[in-house]
Amino acid sequence: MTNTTSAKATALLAALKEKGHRTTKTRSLVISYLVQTEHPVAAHDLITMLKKQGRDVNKTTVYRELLFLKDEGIINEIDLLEGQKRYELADPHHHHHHLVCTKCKSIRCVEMPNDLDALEQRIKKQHHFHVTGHILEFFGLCKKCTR
Amino acid sequence: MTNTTSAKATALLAALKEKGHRTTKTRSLVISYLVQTEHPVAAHDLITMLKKQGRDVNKTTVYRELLFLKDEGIINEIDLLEGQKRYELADPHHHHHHLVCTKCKSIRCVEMPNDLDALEQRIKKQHHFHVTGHILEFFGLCKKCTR
DNA sequence: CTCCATGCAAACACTTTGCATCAAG
DNA sequence: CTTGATGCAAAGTGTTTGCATGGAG
Repeated sequence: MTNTTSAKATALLAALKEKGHRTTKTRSLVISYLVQTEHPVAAHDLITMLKKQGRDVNKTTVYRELLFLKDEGIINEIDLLEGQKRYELADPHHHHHHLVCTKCKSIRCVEMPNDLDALEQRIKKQHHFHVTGHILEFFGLCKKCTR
Repeated sequence: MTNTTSAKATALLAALKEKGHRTTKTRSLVISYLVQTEHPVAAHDLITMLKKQGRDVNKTTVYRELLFLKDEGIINEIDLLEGQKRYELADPHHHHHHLVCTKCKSIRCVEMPNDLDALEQRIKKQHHFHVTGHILEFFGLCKKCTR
């Protein structure tokens, strides 16, 4: 959890600025964090992270920032049946799903490009339903919890 | 939405009774409804249904009944990113997923047996993660909303 | 100086809990 | 009667809103 702003984070901030949005301390930290975190985070995680970085932000700000980033298409909202939402960087080039361990609650990402293309084609033909997206999450036991 | 209790509902109630659980009016109605409803229902839907049937139950009762049926393995809980949970009969012989229309919010079930078996095998080999279940929901536009 | 961004308190929606009462078996 | 089922009120949890203030550009 370093303070350094990656090239990717910088680019995202620049793009937002271009659109007239401001580069706040909180916004930079949130984006930097999301860029370098490999698993989806909850609002609560961000509040904790910001506190650690010395920013005592209000939860409202965090929720609003997440809403903002979602509307900007920068992050995706996902739900892993935990009673809270999680967010992760929207990265179309790294389409992935999650392995959720039902014992230790760990979340791990797995990339599987084009995994459901065939299925979606079938759905379109059979049900005349135009699929624009899907959620696919696996539940089970992780490596550690299996032994 | 008839009042008749199907054979399946009767069997489920009998099995519960066998285990020492009681056959209440509310329980029969909830089970009957879940058996004959083809799409997942929210707690709110059940309360409405019960009111229509002349049972002015408290929401607490409904939530407790759903928890009970879930613990008994009779129903499954699912989440379609709506901010509320939905429940449907747990039927291993009719493994299915949902097509959620992002425009009219309709939910439709599609059966696709063994759809992800290959994928789950791959996950086990590559990540040593033992998959016990998954959720797969498709979002997009239904037949009506496409035109 | 102009707006976007923020803090605070309060409201919200959905769900859960404690405790006294009711009713199925 | 016994104990599971229920009602009611209140609390809990995650999230959102209204409004006044603060700060980036």
